[in-house]
Amino acid sequence: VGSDDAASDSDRPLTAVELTAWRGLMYHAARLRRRLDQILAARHGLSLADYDVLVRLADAPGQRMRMAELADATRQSRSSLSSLADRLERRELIRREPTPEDGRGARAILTSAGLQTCVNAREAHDANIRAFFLEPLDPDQLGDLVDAWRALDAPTTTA
Amino acid sequence: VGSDDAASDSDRPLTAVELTAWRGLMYHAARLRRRLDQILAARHGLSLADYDVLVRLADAPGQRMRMAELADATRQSRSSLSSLADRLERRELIRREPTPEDGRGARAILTSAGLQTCVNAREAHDANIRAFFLEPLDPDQLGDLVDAWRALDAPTTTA
DNA sequence: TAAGATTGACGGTTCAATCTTG
DNA sequence: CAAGATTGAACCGTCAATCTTA
Repeated sequence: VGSDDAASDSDRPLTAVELTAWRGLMYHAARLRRRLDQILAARHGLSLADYDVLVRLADAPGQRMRMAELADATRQSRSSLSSLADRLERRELIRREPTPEDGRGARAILTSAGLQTCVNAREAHDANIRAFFLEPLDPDQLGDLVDAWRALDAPTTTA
Repeated sequence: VGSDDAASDSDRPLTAVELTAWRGLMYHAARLRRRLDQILAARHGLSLADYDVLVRLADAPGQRMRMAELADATRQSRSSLSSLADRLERRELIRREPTPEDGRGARAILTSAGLQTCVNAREAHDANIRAFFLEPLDPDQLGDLVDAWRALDAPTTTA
């Protein structure tokens, strides 16, 4: 059928380099996530998901965002963000208000306690990202990673 | 104490490149994991964790491994592997036997149905890794990633 | 007493309803 | 009826006991 070459190329098992590249991505991402998550939990009582929400709110104008926006920004499902927001609201790190312009909508707003927690956690968190991820890599490697992410972002250029 | 430079260096916020490199790692790893997991579940009824266990067993001599070994190889906790093995055993993809040499130990053994499932899934899975991860990257980028993983593997060379 | 393995309770994510408003 | 948001059930991973054997 003429796809023989492509088929035989795709059917052969992964090479050692391919496997190493793939498994390394899965492994190191999971490992770093777990390490940072544990430290954040121990020192600030925040999960990485909690932290992401607080940071996004801290960086948003007025320190407030629509729930749907916030879900997209933190790459979570709506329902997941709902329960996460429940927990954060119970701890008074955020609060919720109905949006003025759309009766359906809700906005999450960072409280001053939430901002304080976020600022404190951010310093420590950034330092950990440095120590465990940025520092072991030289600037060229960092650039290489950025290039790789960009290539993966491109919508499957099957050219 | 001479650590002033290092301290001021560590305290400044992350640069755009640093943030992009870090968030890209977290994002793309999670995204790829989820995509492959969903396809594997839809087409073969396997989670990524299920699949990892089956592959490790398939590649092991005699298609059998000690539970602790298997947990280390798949980078899971012992207890997590226990319940995962329960599910796989219920589906008759693996079975368990006491080890001959150590009365405490248990070995997981791939059944023929498990091997068949694994072989089928592996073809599709490898093709998906190719399509979503390997193909968008050129060989140089793949090598760059391997280098980066190696640098991260090194035990915090704070030299 | 320590090590291999399992169990049960708990936290968090996902999926399919559900409720409300545009 | 479609969209924003929430709720409840099922599922999976983690942590602290527990049981058995070296």
